[in-house]
Amino acid sequence: MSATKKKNQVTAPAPERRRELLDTAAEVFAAQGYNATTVRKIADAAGMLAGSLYYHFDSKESMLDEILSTFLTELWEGYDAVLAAGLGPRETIEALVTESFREIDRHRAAVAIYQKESRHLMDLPRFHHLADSQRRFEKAWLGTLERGVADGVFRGDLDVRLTYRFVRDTVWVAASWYRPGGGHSPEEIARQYLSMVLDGIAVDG
Amino acid sequence: MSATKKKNQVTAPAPERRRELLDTAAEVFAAQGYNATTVRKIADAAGMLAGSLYYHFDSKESMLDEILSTFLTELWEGYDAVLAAGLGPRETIEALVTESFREIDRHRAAVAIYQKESRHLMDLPRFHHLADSQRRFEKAWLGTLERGVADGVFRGDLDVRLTYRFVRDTVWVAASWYRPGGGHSPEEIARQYLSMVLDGIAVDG
Amino acid sequence: MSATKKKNQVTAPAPERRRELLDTAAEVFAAQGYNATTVRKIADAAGMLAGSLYYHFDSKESMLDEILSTFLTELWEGYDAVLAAGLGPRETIEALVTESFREIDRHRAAVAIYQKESRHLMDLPRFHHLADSQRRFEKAWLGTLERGVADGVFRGDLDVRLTYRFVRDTVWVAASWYRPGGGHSPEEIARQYLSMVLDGIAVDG
Amino acid sequence: MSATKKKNQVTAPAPERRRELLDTAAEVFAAQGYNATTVRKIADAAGMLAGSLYYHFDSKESMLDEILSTFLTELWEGYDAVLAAGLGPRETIEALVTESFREIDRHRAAVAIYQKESRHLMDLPRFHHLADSQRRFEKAWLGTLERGVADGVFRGDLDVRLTYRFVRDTVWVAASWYRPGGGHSPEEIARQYLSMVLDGIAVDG
DNA sequence: CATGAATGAGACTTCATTCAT
DNA sequence: TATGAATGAAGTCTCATTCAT
Repeated sequence: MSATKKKNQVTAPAPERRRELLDTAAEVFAAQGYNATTVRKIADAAGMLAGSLYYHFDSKESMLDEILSTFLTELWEGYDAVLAAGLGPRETIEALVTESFREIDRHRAAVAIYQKESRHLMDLPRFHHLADSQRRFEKAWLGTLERGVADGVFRGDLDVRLTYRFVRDTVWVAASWYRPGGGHSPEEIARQYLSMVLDGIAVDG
Repeated sequence: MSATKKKNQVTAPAPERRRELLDTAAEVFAAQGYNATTVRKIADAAGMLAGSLYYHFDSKESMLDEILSTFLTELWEGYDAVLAAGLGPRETIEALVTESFREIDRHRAAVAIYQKESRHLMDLPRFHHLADSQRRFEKAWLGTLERGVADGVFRGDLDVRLTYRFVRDTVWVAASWYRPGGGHSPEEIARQYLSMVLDGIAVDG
Repeated sequence: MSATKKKNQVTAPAPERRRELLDTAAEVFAAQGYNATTVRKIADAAGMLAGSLYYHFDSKESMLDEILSTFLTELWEGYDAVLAAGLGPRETIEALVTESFREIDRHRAAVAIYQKESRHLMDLPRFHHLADSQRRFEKAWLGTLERGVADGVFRGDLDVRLTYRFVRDTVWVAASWYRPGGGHSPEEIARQYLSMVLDGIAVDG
Repeated sequence: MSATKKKNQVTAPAPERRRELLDTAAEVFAAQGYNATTVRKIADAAGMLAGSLYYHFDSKESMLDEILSTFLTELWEGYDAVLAAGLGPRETIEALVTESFREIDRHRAAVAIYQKESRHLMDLPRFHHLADSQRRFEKAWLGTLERGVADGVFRGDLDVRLTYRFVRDTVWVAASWYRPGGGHSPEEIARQYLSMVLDGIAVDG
């Protein structure tokens, strides 16, 4: 599915165990918060003892790092494809929102963690890269919105920065309640969100 | 409710100091997260030693409780006034959004804490009241939206539950970046948000 | 006795507690080795719980650092006084050996720790200063020996470097068996050691 | 004694590999200290995984035991030969010192480990034999020195116990800096050490 | 009111050891 | 013989909390 899948010969090289454990950890981090999650809780959820996790990972922090990095890598693959497609501003926003909901669908836990923890994680040297990602992110969205205002497809009477935050938050907080396989596909949710964001919820418009 | 509990000391109350300390604590909780905040950090920010805080408060948890309860009490005063005013659905939504941004302005730290921590706090007996509040909250917003759809002032082609989450998230996440006194008054932000939520960001529509 | 004694007013400022605890820790480190010494053992010896030590010290390593640094600081005070006195090579060696036994008398535990642990501690960034000290040390002794050979007071038919190691080790390993108050004063031991080192143990010479 | 214990496996002995691994282990123990040496470090140095060592040895402790026992066995072979030769006190001392440097040359790592760890190892039941060895050792040296004083070949004005420690330490600490093949042969070092110990480093005397 | 010192529970982590393959 | 994965005990350290002064 993703770019990191490897062959599965005889005598399993088992990078899948890592991935399994990271998925488990991400789930617990998302549910309880990184700090409130003890290594023991992760181990319990994985059916092993706390110390055993250290055979696979250096530290609790490195698990978090790997979870977030994996997510961000995939996110940027998707975003970069969209941004390179040469679409108009409205179509770009539509594609970015759709891609975002797909990522939420794939990495729900990672996104939820990112939402809750990224702000104060950025203070730690190890997580400086989150700030870089954030800047690229802002540049992509804000630039597209500004292009849209210039092209006359987005309203010019609004504070663009406020609009940017509005759209950004609106999309990503969805990770806090979204459950994959729950009636709405990511594309369906994206379509409805886009409809609200672009045209509003009021009748007439 | 629990916000008015007194300490089991013999000496005088000292209400000012208490509020100062809670404001300090709320600021630190919001910046670093409740779990990552040590009592010592709060004490540092308040210019005292960790142990000294226990003259004023029973526990770290009781500080959190008092911070959130104070905020929710004021929030509901405002909401209840709006809901009792007998406005139409659109005007109700407008008034609730405006009131919400006023609360964010007044209790930024508390709102940010609430956003980040309420989900898992609800699991603790002491914070069950957060779930009650959440249910009342949902009832107020969802009910108003449904009334608006029935009245034909809000679009009927959208999933109303999704719309509820959209409006709710859209408003409250603002607490994560809002800084009082930063160019936009709460009323101005409310107006722009409402404009986006109701009419969309696209030209024409 | 040493340069760090402070006044003992009312409401003790208690830097003595630190010193007491460090003395206790040094004793245990010396007896069991740094790595084999658990923080709990130190705390037991001090009559408190393991965690309580962290009110006074940042870490087990910082205790070790402070123990060694205090010793080395005092050692160099003594050595520098000797080296600045403008004595002849033989008198300098005599004074250095005597001063060394005085330091062993005062800082037996620290010296024993230094002997056992300094070599591999130097690999840790925090303990790089031990290597500096070692170089100064070598310079002082080796230089004096070479001066003595040039002046004709020390034998020229020996490898000076070997002689340096011989004298150095000979003096400092004494810390591994020396017990203060055990019959011999440091000056008495110094005199006998010097007699052996300078004139040999064989009759005639 | 315990050095010849076999593993409880069914397969072949493999004596070479065993010795190689012990040499590797001894090197690491000497460099980092027994406690600070993890089984994983030994395995790394041997090019295998930590668990694999347990095919060859029962435990980390048994490796240490075998290293020290092998050394002590050989040491006593040499010492016993010297002591049985019926030499005079001075010649006995000379022969013991020379033999000691030969052992340091052959078992540098083991000697270094012995120096650093024997004191507190003696507390463990498994290593009580070190105390026996130490007592025999003291008897051999101290006895020879006393015989020499009685015969008038060693000075009688020195504390004989102090002299014993002086000679003993003087020889064995050399293991902490000696590197085989480094310019001086063990016999050459022995000759210089003996010259210093017997006749002193001062000219004339 | 506040400090200084301590407690005790529990967190993260390390490591010798085991064992199926 | 060796590997990969896990165990379980123990170690260092953190932190909310208490309490005499």
